[in-house]
Amino acid sequence: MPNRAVVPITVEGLKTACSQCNLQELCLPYGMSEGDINQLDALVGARRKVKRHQHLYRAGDTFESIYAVRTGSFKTDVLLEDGREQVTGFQMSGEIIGLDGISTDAHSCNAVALEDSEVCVIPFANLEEISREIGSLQHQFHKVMSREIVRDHGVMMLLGSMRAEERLAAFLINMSQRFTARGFSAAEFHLRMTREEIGSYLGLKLETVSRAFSRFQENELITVQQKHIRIRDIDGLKALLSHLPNV
Amino acid sequence: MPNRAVVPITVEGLKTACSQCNLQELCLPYGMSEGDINQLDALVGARRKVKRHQHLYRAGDTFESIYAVRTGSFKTDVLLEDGREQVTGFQMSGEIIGLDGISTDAHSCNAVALEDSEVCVIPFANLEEISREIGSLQHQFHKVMSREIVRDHGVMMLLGSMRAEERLAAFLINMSQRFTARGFSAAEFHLRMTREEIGSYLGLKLETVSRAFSRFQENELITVQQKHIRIRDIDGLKALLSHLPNV
DNA sequence: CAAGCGGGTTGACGTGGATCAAACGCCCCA
DNA sequence: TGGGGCGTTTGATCCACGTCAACCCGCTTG
Repeated sequence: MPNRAVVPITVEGLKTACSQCNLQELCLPYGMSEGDINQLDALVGARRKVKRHQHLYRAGDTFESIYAVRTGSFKTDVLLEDGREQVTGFQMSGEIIGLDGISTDAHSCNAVALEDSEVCVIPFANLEEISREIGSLQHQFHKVMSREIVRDHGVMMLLGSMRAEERLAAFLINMSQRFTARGFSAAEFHLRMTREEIGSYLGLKLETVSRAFSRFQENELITVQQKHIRIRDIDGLKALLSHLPNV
Repeated sequence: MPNRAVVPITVEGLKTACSQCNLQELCLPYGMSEGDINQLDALVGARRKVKRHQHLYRAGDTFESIYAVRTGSFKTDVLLEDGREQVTGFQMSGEIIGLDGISTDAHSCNAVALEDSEVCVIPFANLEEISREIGSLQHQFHKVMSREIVRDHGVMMLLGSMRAEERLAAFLINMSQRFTARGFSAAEFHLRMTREEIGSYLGLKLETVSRAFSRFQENELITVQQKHIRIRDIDGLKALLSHLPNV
């Protein structure tokens, strides 16, 4: 019987410690007291490395843990029977993946590494138990879930009501903000995903994404060289979102 | 100073009891033991009636409670500065509204009654406190949040990757299932929302929704009379979703 | 170093759904 | 009971984005 464990995903027995982690401010411990954070060190079971293009989990896998991205980045997607893919999100360091699995004890989407990455494995039963003791952890976890819901509503707005260039502008602004929150440049960054993945996320074809990038470059809003993006006029991008189409 | 309390939203001091409620199986108490459910009777503060077209809450309102729909139904939506609306969901009896507010302590969307309705008000601090004591409640609440995330992913799939008739078919199938779960007919029901609201939810214009309804009727999949829908061929509708466009 | 290939760009053309417009029917209210 | 208005249907036309196709670029691999 073919064994999925053959693929080189390594589960490292490393003891991990939220209290030592520089991603505290972005992750589950956010807003907790120093004392409470120390109690979290029992929470994270292990780290796990996931190589580029490998699955962290697949739709249908039984759900046991959620994951905090330590390094690298991921996409999550859902597939239709006929092969159509919808990318539901891109996740960067400090962000939580796997919340989709709680509802049915099985994951409902796929999580794939966009680059060589590492996650903290958080056994969910463990999290529920500890959060029954630490109210601030409980509350922060609820905020993380709620934030995911609000984010999804934003994507629904984007997919349901915006035109192509508005969608791409919203995407770039969002990426810029998230890089900023991680101490990287707000104006210059490297996209880890392909045009096709961006397109899937934004409900567009890759050609449309490419054309919109080119248009933005013509209008001196950004500079594009393959996956490298430099934002030259963030206000110009924001203006694409906030005013009436023909004003 | 104009006072919003003037509008006839009534907060009734009625003592409510999850243990007596016939929506248990759809709502937060789902899966809990009888003993645990009795403990919930302290959870729900009061009921609140909301008349058709009135807001249960608005984007920006401070968050204090989530709500369980007792009777009637709601829509939630987000608005763009220029007035564009995206309906993010329709909620029926037993379903929970307001989870968007947890993340920032303020609501990020609007909740509007589609008909005269009534909700159970669940003070959120209260819920967190009790769920620290009752593990099964904690877990069920997490499932409710996760289910919302999974549902949102489904809508993203729909908005990002499906064509108009597929979207409407998915919508009708979903409505049918939810009516069934509530003991109503799977084949015949009354839509409480307008074509425009359906369109906003599905990322389509109302004319497109109307035309798709007419097409379904021509093809003998359904019968439409205004808001009254009768499903004549559920498998035909499902087939619209699951096969390749040109097979 | 050449060949192959995945990813990206660009152009020409087609089309699904948007837009604009008219008319209808149900329902509420005077 | 009759008028008005909102919601809906339907038709004609338009256009943003999809589709198809060619080509380019940078990397990998033999």
